[in-house]
Amino acid sequence: MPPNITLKHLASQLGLSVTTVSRALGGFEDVSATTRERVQAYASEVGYKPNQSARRLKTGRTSSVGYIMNGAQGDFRDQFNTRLLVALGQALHDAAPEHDLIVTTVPEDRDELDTYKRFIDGGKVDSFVVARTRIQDPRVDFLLDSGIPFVTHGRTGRASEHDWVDINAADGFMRATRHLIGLGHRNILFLNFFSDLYTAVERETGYLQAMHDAGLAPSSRHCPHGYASAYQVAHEALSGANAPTAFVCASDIFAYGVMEAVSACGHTPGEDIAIIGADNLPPQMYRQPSLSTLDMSFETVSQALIELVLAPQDGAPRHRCFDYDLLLRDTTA
Amino acid sequence: MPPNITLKHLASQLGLSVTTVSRALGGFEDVSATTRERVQAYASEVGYKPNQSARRLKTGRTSSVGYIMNGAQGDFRDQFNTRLLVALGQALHDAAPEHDLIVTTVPEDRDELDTYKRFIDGGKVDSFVVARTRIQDPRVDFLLDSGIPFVTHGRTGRASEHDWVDINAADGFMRATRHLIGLGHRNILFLNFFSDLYTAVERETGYLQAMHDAGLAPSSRHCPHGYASAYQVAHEALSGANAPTAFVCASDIFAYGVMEAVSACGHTPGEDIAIIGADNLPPQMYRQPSLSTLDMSFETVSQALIELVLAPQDGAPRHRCFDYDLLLRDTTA
DNA sequence: GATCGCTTCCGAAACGTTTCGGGTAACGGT
DNA sequence: ACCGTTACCCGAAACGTTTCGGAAGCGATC
Repeated sequence: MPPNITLKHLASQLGLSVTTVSRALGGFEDVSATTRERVQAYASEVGYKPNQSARRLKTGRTSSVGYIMNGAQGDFRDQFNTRLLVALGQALHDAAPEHDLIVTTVPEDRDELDTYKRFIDGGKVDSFVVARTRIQDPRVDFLLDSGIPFVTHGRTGRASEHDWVDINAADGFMRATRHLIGLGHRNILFLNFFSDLYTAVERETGYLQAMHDAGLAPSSRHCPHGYASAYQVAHEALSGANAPTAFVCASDIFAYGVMEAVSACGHTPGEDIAIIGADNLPPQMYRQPSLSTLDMSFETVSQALIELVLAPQDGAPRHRCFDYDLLLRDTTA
Repeated sequence: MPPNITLKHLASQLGLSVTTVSRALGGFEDVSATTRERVQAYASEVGYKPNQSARRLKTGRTSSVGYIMNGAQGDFRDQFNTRLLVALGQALHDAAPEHDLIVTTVPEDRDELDTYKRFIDGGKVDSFVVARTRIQDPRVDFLLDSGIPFVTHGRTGRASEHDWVDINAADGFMRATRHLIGLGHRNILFLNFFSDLYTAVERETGYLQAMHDAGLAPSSRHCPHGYASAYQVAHEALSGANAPTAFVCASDIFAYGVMEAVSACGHTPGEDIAIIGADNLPPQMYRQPSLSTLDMSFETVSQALIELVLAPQDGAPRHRCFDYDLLLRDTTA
């Protein structure tokens, strides 16, 4: 390990002061264009890397953003956290290579807010990305109180008070439901998350709207245990009287459970029973037929999250909302 | 945000010098026991948190460990990285709460080593955890060259030169295979990763040993595309002449593909065809019958990784090797 | 009574950066 | 000849910590 190159080094080599070198690299106007270029050229030539600790100490900023994974207590049926993590990491690297993503999982037996507190008190990060927001979200309450910048993935009950990035789920699910209605389905069952998630309400709203517009009777069920619940709910519904001919699912995970139930009941997904999922999750298992789904790339959402989180502002909270694409595949043939 | 409490603060309140306060908190012997306790009591009373940036600047250590996720190009059929990440985060938090886990994913189109280089040059971390080691592993070559401490999860061709934590896969797969032989199976097919992974060779070694000891003819196949490959391989094998009656799989992912193929061929896993997987992955889908598997908790492995990575040593490389548990469930009834 | 050693404390420098408050020189206008 | 302005540059302080090299006090030893 060679001793790292410092500003002092550069200054002495270039015959300038440390101040000037620092300001030249910072791109300030009070250093002549010629020396600025000379400094920058020399710095990149010798591969100068500013010492982050020194910079952080001086400026008080940490240039790292925190992502605290929740719902990680073995619940890997839901790939949401991982997908987002990967996309966030890449977006951050692309937008600001010198920034770090500091990731932690919440110990099962401890309070999630303690972890946020620890990060803030320890000065580990200067902003957070918060995912899977609930309508009443204690994390948002806590972060708003603490004053540290953050951006949520998903709205909350206090959406007007903080930055957020979200997907227009109401619109997406309305279109999905309408498409099924257009195919001739009249009895369409909606499988949802628990409604403490903000997006769960959004999703159901879209479904209800489409059903209402068509003069059809809506019917929703919750799936507390992911795939298994969805299987069970679908199996019951298909075995009972007045069985649905189509399913709209708040998550692809549910949709896969439904597909299995549909097969188990002697039907064929996409032929006599239609299914639409959401979030275009890569199927854990190879699946035939392929699942129609609502798609919004994690990359796009993550880029927006990173953009907002890197440039916190005091003004009015900022919002980004993206539309789902309806991907029609085998299960809505 | 209250201005943070500093050593200077404490010193003036306690009527001591900054030096003494620092050394008292550090637990040094050259400060009397009474003042040491007095200082520590007061510090924790007012909630003093040392400024990490200052500490890092002074000591040159970053108190953070890097984990660079590879194979993250959408390959989420394999939950390995995530499971390990979660367990590492928890283990690190338990062992050293003031340490950070800095996580990055490698952009698909870029060289993984560049990311390591960036982390090292940027002084972002002072050690690495490296997972999914290959026999010829360029990351290990690079890190050994650079001199930065690291611990691998899994051995490599240069295992004698670096710290590692691993699972005794040869032994585990030997026991798994022997168990199938004990059940009366004679034609046992082994489904493996590609053999550039160190553990792939280990796994196959155990299988071959057991088959050889029993005087049986071994037969191995690779599954380049996870679940789908395993399904295909198993389907072919079961349809051909001399069909196997049991499968040993290097990963649960493969085992699930085999289960589906077994069902598709009109057999029942656990009744006429036996299957053993590995790593006890939480099934993405609810599965009946339940899969027999080799199990080693990610928590145990992660704790060992963190223990080694937090205390780098110049001496001889250190090793930890854990044994698999053979969990017998429905598919080996 | 000078010296030594031990315990307990402290001053000051240093880590590498940013930034405030000048400072110097050149130049044009009066 | 003087002043004001502008363009460019620099010294020094500061961020909060760790640590080196003492120093003061004090009892024991020769």
